[in-house]
Amino acid sequence: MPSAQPKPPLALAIAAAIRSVPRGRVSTYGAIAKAAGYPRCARHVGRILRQVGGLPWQRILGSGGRVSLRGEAALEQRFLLEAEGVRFRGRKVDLKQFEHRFAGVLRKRTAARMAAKHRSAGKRRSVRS
DNA sequence: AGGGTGACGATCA
DNA sequence: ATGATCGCCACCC
Repeated sequence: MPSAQPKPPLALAIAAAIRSVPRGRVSTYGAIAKAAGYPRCARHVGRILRQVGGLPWQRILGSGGRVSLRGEAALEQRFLLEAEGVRFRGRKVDLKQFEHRFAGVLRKRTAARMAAKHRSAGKRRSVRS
């Protein structure tokens, strides 16, 4: 069996969110984290992308639709996205037009399940909203 | 058990 | 607009 599977629920939820971004669409680290049920974990999204293979990594951009990568990787990401039909305006992608809107319910339910498991593992303060 | 870490994000200079 | 800094937070050593 592939051992490339991440163990932590956070990684699973985030990987699922990343996979849900369709071709020709993009998302952001922050949006993925939020969609996965971990609103403040944008940094982890990058970590998962680096660690887990087989994900549409090129569809994940930094806030505002900017490419977060450096050097050749940045060029490759842009190249791959343009090949999918995603157009750049200067150095960024117009999120208004290309950002994937997580529809939800299905995804949300998955996130909820993950979140429940997560909470079970580490109860901590909540009461926020 | 504790602290450093990072494909980020928002803010400040 | 670009670059530096601080804040976040679960993961990993």
